[in-house]
Amino acid sequence: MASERKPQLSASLEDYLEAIFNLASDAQGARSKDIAEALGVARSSVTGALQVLREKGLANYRPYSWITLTKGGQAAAEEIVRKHNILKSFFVSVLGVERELAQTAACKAEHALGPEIIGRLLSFIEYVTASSQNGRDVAGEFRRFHRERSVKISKGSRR
Amino acid sequence: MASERKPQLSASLEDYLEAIFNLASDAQGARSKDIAEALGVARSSVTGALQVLREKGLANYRPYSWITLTKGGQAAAEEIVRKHNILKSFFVSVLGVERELAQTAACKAEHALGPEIIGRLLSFIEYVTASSQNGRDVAGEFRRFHRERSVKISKGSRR
DNA sequence: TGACAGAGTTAGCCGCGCCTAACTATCATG
DNA sequence: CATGATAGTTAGGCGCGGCTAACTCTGTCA
Repeated sequence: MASERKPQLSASLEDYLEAIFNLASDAQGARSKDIAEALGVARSSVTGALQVLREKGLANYRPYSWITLTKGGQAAAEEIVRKHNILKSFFVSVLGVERELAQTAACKAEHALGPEIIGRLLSFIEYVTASSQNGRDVAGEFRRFHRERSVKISKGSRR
Repeated sequence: MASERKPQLSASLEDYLEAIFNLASDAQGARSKDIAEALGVARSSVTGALQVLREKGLANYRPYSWITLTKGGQAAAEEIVRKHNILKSFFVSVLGVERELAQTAACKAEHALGPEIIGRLLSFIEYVTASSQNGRDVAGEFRRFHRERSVKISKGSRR
């Protein structure tokens, strides 16, 4: 129903998009410096990325001014954020990983796994989450399983 | 307890290592050409990778001769293969992804997710697998869940 | 108003992982 | 033994995504 191109973003461009999305939401736009900080890259790298995002029609970017997303950019970012949040929540709530780490991994996971697997994984996570509320707490059972397992392993064998 | 360095391999070097491992197992060693074919890269790329693997002490490589893995390379490859197989089996048996695709994704997943998450994920997969044999078939239940869900979605909304 | 701090940009570089094109080594075969 | 096919290597290049260093722009404040 939507006729927009899916510009096929690289992993790092998605990161930029997501960062802009987050920063621009609580202000009139994002500043280059904050993007650099959020992603841990040099300011000059941000400039480069912004030029690409503009070419792809995703960001409203003019030198020395506030950065916002276009309609398309907004939509793309929302989709990305949605997926990242689901993955992150899986890592945190089911696997028991620390939030920070989970966020980083979620960003990278998508590109690595590809749309097909991500789709199914998201679905799986929904299932696991839903099941936790339907008397069959898969996540909780797993955490118990993992804890017991860890005790046995942790002593005597590094890694 | 083992004093070997963990040479911190890149994604693609792990792919090479795994390919050599597979090819060398059913012969006296691997040939450059077959590695190239297995990974879908140019022959010259293989040469480059082999030089790096030799520098890292993982492959026995001399120009124009059979390629084998060193002890360390063998160990590293086994570890990689082990993880890939577990991931792959999760993708295939639980998520219902096609084997081919699962293999590709498994290779990439590890680097993207990092050791911490991979460790926990492997553990989770074990749990799910085990649970399928203990009267609580998580994988099977999920596949049913997914199938029903897909029916509702597939018509009317692309992606 | 002018000068300075800090944000933003530009230019040029690097490493990785791949490629093609052209060269070299190896080996089977007539 | 010559020769040609095939395997392997080398040289050089490219895109991506970073970096640093040096420049420019902007806005504040004495």
